[in-house]
Amino acid sequence: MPVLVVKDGPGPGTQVPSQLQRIPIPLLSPTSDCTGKTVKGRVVHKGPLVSMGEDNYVLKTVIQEVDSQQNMSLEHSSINIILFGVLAKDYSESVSQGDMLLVTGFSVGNSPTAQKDKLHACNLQLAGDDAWMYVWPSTVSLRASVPRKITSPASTEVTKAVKVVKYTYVPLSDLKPGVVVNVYAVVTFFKQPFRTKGTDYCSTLKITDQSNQKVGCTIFCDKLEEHPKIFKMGDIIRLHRVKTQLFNGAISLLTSHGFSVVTFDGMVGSPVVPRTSSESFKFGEEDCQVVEALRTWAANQSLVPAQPCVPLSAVQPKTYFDLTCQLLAKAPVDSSCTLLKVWDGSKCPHPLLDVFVEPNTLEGCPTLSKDMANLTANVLVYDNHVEVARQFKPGSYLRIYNLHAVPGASRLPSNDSGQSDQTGHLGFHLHGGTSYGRGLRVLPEDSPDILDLKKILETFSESDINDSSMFEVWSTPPESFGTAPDEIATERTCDHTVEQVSLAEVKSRSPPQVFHVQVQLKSYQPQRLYQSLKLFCHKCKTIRDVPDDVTVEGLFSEAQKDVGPCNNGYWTLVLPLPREPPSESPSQTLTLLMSSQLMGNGKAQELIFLMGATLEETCRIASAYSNIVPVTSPQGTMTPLDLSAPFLFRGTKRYYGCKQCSQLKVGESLGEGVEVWDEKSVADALGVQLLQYGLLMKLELQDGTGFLEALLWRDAESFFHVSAEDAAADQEAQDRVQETMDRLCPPGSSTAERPWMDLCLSAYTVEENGQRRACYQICHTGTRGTNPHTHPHATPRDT
DNA sequence: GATTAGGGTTAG
Repeated sequence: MPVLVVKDGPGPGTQVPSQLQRIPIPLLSPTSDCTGKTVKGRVVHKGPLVSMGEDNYVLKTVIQEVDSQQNMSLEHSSINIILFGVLAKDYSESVSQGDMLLVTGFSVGNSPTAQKDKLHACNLQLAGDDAWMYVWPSTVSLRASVPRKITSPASTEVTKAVKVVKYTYVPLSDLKPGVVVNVYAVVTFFKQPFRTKGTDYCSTLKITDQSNQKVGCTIFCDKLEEHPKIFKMGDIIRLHRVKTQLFNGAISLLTSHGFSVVTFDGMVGSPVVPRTSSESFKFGEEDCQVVEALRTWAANQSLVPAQPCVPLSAVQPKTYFDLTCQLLAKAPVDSSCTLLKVWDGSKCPHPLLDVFVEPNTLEGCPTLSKDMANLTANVLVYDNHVEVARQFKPGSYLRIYNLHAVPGASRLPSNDSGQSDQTGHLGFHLHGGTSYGRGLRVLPEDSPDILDLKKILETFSESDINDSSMFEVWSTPPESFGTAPDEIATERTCDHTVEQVSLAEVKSRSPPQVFHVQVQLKSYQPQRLYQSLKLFCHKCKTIRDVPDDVTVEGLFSEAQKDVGPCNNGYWTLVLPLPREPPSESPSQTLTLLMSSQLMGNGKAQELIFLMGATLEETCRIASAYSNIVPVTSPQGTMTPLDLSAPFLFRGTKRYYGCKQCSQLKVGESLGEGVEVWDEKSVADALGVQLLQYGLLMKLELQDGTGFLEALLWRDAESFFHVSAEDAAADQEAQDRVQETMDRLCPPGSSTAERPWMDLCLSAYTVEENGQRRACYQICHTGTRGTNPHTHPHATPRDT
């Protein structure tokens, strides 16, 4: 069998052939050459074994790159693996979450769930004899009941008893001096590793557990990455092979030979993800239970002092606090001081000190706007912390512990009453030493606090910064800026001439009217551009969302239940189509149906009805035929699926019908006199009211005089030079829309950095609940691209 | 192969 359990631990039993070359997960693409290549990662998810019939199984699992750099985003370092056949069964029985896995002989495909699960855009598929897996078990004891035969790649059978290691954990109150133990505990105090006078780095901790005993713990290790990864008080720690020692009349813990440590987030309900750099640590179901028990217990104690983490918006002068932030730039000041420019997206109520450094010494690019908007905090890092800060790269996410908020030394003249430093600008000092846990570290991008911070930074708009100091800049008309607005990002294509007016003017006049304005983009919705794709019915004028793949998959599997023999005057071709790779569908036959009428004209292949297929199979078959209509047969009558699903697949394009306005007529004579089968003639033949794709966005516009919300709908396609239908099927077209928005509104940009747009605005009234209100739409305007793509598609009508 | 530190604010 091709699952190979490698000997416990990192010892010499590793038998992975040395000629295999490893590809880092983030670098995998569908075009990767996979021969002789391996992929390695930790199993972070293991799905159930799905039986597809005799000796035919499917199993989905997710592995995560272990060696990924801290700046690497989670979505690219975790990848789905689909296992087929006996391999799936074997995997199911021999691999657990937390194990290290190395695979070879795989193929790379596009992951159909990438949008949903936010993992790697590709998946790995393993089937057949060429596929091999090497497993480094993390918990051996749990698997002791399953005796395993281990087969080497050369098929020489060797049987080895798997070593059973059962760890016992001692409550902290039961510790006796002079023994080596394993413990599980909650961290109540910690220092990031610091250099000792000896050869190692030292981490100093205080920990406790349900016995309520508090124990000091000192970890010596010369490798920084082997120190516990503790991010905040309340984190859970597991220590293996620490020795007890009596010091000052109390038990303390000290690293001993073979020491290892794993840590976990301490929040109740968050995923139990071990934090370690070790590939050979052991971790299983029992560990999850211990971690969760400790979390629950700790949640009811007051172990952690009042929240030391404070955003810049809540910082009090002269206090010490922990700051979670993003590094914008850094610069060495002198041998014992480094400047870090950071922000956390919140605005400090106190003016922030600016620290001037020579521009050529600055690494990274702080934008001036963040300084002007009082968003950039200048952190001076001293002495022992300089060495740590040297490793940081701008863009990374940091936590700085015990940061001192110091009002600036810009004392007013002494004839003032002497209290003047209170009004100084706030600077931040990370003083030398490690008292109170003083220190700093990079946090991985996937840690919960960083995900929160990223959300804030991403959705950060300039709305908070139009205070009085900024107002002058805001209300300055574009012409009077130092540089002329020579780069206008859009141009009007209307043939009327009306005078350009301000937004304030626009709002003061009543619709209907047409305006020309020159504005900047303040914000837009939706931020996820695929959500701007809509379906429009010309008949009933309704707009609906394009359903996501999960919804469509559901409709397809629902339809599979109703599959059976049917007779509609179609020539039926029951094809035991090879379901390869074996799909998740029940073992039903795939049925292709063709029109006997079309058969007579020799055009049968141009319109094919497909019954019993999954979405994925339909897509695959659609790539080979021009028109695929998925059908089902409740009560023996062939009919298209529920119209929430696409009624037609043409290549990569999907077409939808209006539920309200369609009058299905499948089964009758088909397409008399139809010359060309396209979405329109198929819709006509089936009685489907075809829905048209459109792009709908809400743009918030600004000029010096005010703000205005305007829709982009009727002329959205010509605005982006993209057809909505293409955008629905084609990532490249979607990317073009994204690129345009990024140009008009660069992520994280200030107003000053955004280009101006010449727009033609149409004002009209809509009535909602008896209330009339003015609405605005951008029309007759196109972006000036470097690369205009014009599409002759029709655009949706006014709503 | 032993040693390091053993929480409890810099002083810029």
